[in-house]
Amino acid sequence: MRELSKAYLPQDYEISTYQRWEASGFFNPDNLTSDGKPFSISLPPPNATGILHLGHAVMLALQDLMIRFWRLRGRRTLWVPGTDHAAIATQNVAEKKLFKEEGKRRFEYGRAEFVRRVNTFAQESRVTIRAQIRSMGASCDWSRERYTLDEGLSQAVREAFVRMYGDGLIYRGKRIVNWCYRCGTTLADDEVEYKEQKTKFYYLKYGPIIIGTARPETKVLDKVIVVHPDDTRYQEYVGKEFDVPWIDGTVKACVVADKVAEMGIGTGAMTITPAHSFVDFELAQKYGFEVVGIIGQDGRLTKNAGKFAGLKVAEAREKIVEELRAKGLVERIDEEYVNNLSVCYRCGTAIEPLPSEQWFVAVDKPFRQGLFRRTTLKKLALKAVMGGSIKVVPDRFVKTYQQWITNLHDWCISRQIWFGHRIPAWKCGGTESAPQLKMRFADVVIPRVLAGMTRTYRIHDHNFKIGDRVTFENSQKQSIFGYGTITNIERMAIKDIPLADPLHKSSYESLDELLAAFRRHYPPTEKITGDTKAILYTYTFEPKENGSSGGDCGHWYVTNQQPIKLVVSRHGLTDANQGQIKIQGKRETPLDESAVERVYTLAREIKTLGVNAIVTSPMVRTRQTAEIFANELKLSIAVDERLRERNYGLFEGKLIDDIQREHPHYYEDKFSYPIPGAETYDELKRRLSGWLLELKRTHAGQTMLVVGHTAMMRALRQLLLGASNKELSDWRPTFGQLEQYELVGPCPKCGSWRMAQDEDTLDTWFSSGLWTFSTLGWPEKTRELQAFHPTDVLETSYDILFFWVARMVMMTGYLLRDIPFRTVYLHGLVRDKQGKKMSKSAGNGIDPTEMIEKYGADALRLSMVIGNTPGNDFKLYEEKIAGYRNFVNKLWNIVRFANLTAELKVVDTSPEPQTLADRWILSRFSRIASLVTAKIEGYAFSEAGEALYDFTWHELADWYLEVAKLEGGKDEILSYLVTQLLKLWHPFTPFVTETLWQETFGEGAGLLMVAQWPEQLPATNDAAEAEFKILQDVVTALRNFRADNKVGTEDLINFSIVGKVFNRQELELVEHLRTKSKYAESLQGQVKKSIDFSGFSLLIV
RNA sequence: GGACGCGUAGCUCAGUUGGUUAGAGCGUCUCGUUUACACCGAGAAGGUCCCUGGUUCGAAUCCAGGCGCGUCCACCA
Repeated sequence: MRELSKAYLPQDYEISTYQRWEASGFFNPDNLTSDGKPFSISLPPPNATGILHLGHAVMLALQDLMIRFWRLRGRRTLWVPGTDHAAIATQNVAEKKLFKEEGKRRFEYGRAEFVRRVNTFAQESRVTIRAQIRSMGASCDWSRERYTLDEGLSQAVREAFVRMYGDGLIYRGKRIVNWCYRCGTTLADDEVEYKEQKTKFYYLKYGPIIIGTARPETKVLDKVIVVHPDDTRYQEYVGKEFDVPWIDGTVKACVVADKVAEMGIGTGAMTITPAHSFVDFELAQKYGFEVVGIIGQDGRLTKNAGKFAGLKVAEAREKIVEELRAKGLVERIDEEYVNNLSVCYRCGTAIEPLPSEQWFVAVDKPFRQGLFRRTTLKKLALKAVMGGSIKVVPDRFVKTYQQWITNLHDWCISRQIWFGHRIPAWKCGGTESAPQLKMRFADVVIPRVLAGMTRTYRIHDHNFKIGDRVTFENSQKQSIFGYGTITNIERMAIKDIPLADPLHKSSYESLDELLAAFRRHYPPTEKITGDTKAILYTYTFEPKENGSSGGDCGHWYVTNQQPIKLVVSRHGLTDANQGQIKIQGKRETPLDESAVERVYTLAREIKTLGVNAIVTSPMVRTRQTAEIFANELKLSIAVDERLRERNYGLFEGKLIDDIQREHPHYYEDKFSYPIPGAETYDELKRRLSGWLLELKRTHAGQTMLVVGHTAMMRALRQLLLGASNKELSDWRPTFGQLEQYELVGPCPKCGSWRMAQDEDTLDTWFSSGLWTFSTLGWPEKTRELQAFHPTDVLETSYDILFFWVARMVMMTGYLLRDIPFRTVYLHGLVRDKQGKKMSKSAGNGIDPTEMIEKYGADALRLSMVIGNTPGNDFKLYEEKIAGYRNFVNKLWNIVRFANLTAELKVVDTSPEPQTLADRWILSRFSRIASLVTAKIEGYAFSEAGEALYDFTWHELADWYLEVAKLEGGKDEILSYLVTQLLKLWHPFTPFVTETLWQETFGEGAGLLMVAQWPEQLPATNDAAEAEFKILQDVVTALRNFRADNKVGTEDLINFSIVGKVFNRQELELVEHLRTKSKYAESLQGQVKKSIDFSGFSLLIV
């Protein structure tokens, strides 16, 4: 072996050690020779933004510890690394950066360009993150690295969405959502944070009743007062109506009694604002009040606010209070009111609850799993944890989890941002041909409507007449499912309706409930109070056959297929001598050479778009243009010659003759392309439709270059965008300008190609929820998925238990009917010495990279593992890391010393002990090794590390090595101890242990990383331990005597022992283990001190 | 309002089925360069284990109540 330096210098070894591991291929379980049981962890993917912080360092240290431990124990360990695109977070960071650098906002770039730039930023971050994960020593399988926006994972996202949509677990609905107008997006309930603040609380005169509010600006149109049914103060008003002088003129108000009003808050009376409060919205649903938005998505008042329209919320509040004051409606204002303001967790802007149409995941909706099981996402998530399939460490979080799941509302998954997975739903273009009159239905009624069997009751006269054509709309999903004609209308009084209503498969408790149900179903524009005689209208329908209209039907088409991108170019070749017209199919006219050049130039530009295939029409110049493109783009066309043939020119061969035969004028009229007569034009569209269908089958997800002539381009444009004929004939494509379309149709309902993808993207946690299996190749049934899923452990910070863990459980339960992981290990947050959360803004953050440079990765890892217990926050500061650096150095020197004293080799079986000290250390080692094993298995990493630390330093180094200096002949035992100790430490401090292993045992010993964990341990020996303990006590007593009595180092201490016989070997140790003492059978002179031990005494002269 | 966690040496924290004299690191003090290590060694001082009561032969540990600190969830007209 090479001589080791006096101190361990991590910088000299870490990088090369990591490279050696990585090059060995053992991070990849496929290369592990053992046929052991798999053990897998999915790395919680760091955000593709910014840099690694201590939170990441903690998780890397803990997960690598487990991975290395189980790898040493012979399991086929897989640790999948990756990064998360972290939609809002990344977009915000990138947006700020772009604004700083270029002074432009996202809308100024446009969607495509902006996304491209955010992607660039994310990719740069990923490079940094990868390097930092490596610097921690994380032994993850880089060959399987994933990114949530990878094509494979995106496919998983689309697949999940489509399946959930198909089972009705994803729906579109108009609901109150948390809206951040600064980010311009909705937020999930748990992305909202609360900040306590002092605000004004207004007591306002609303007719005869005083109402309390902190938000007068939302109250412009309030018409309903809610009081508690038991509140005696307002009994007389319940059910009455008043004309109330209010902010903007007089409103007709009524009073409703409901338990949601709490008597103790404010005056006990409140007006409700359904559009801007979750509670009020629920009330409005319950009683059928209309929902009118006052605040818009731009954070300003809408036109519904009358003269206050356009004002920002804060301004509006002032103006409205002024107005109220002027009208004498302000009773008093409480200045000291404290409430929680909800703010965006990303940017801190105040959240507005707004009504908005969004996509939701239904957590309470039953669905069928397998043949018999009916369950809901919520039930499924509860069962996995409560039923014990998933173990939680520490288990107290089970309760938190249960509580959270129980209170869970439907999860809003659409976000109005650009960076992320675009929602895989396309809306069938306008509603031109659909009837304007709409009739809404509950889910349960739909089958009957379609069968033409149903009648439906309405409380409000829609002014429908017999014979009216109406659109049938699913009121839950707001999707159109058909058309029909009203065939009959009957009126009946409400008292005539039986409460049990078999037609709608419901039964009502009371007339009020029946009324409420009807109102909910169709909010009336005129208010109906308790004493109004309600008339119900019964309609019967004749449904029109579904999907036969052929128009744009507004249907949502949800598909996991990727759209085909079409890049459409007009042909670019002209003839050299324009006047001369040759017909007859064969080209005889010479080409304009400069035009040929232009085509080549454009071809090079097109090359950058990544075109997969080219299609063209059979017209001569068009086809020639396409040939030039094909020639230039050859590399990007499939290499296989047969494929190439197929990709190039679908019109070639098979279709060319047909078209020529059926539409000869397309050929002949090659110098101008007027839109042909309606008949042939429709025919062209029909043909294009068929052709697009075939493309869809053969080229899903690819980019096609279409080279066409004017008529073809117009037809395509109309098919895909739906412009009118007039608009089209005004539109003339020119060569060099590329049209780009996305193709996903045709609409399965009506056959239209005019499909527009939802602009929104998915909540980033939707893709994160799939992480454990999307990274293993799902929805394909891969070998990895079979072997490594469910993963064994999910190790993460407890603060994302809800964000992430719960969602993974739901998604996995639904999609795989499985659990995502067997155990959840939750670590705490890293705090500074004062217990404050580390953050950039507070400036108290420690940069892990800096610490690694200064103290080494091993020291940093130890400082985060020892003293860090599951579920508890822990404090970290530089002195602590320095302390563990000292330990790493101690370990280094222990092995260095062993190397200097003995001839070391790999020894895996316990040698025969020669002396008491040998028996003692082997017994101690045996205990520690089994303790460490058990503790790591039980997720008590800190205790394992601490015990090992104590053994290493205070038993092995402080005592046994000192003994070894005296006794000598320890080659075997030191070899054994070093071999095994390095293994035990390896999961904690991989770098220094691997380095020492290599330096000590050389190439032949292989890598420590894949050595075998000590399983066959020496027998423990209680007697030897007790005996050695006595010896230690005697030594300590002698040392204490010297220190207490200030005996100088030059003086020898004479001692004797009464009541016990020590053998010569033991006395030698006592005399020389830093006691500088001399034993004598009998003492001469005065006994200075006598120390009693159990069974014997130590006498000192 | 609901739930959870914490309170042990000056500081940071261990202490998983209740069991000798309650431990570690840092800091403080004393001594010490001896064929690994001064990123070291040998020692010392320092504790009402938050308080009160209970269970027990025995409680830092279990139970009840209180005090203090912190976190999460819900609500907040």
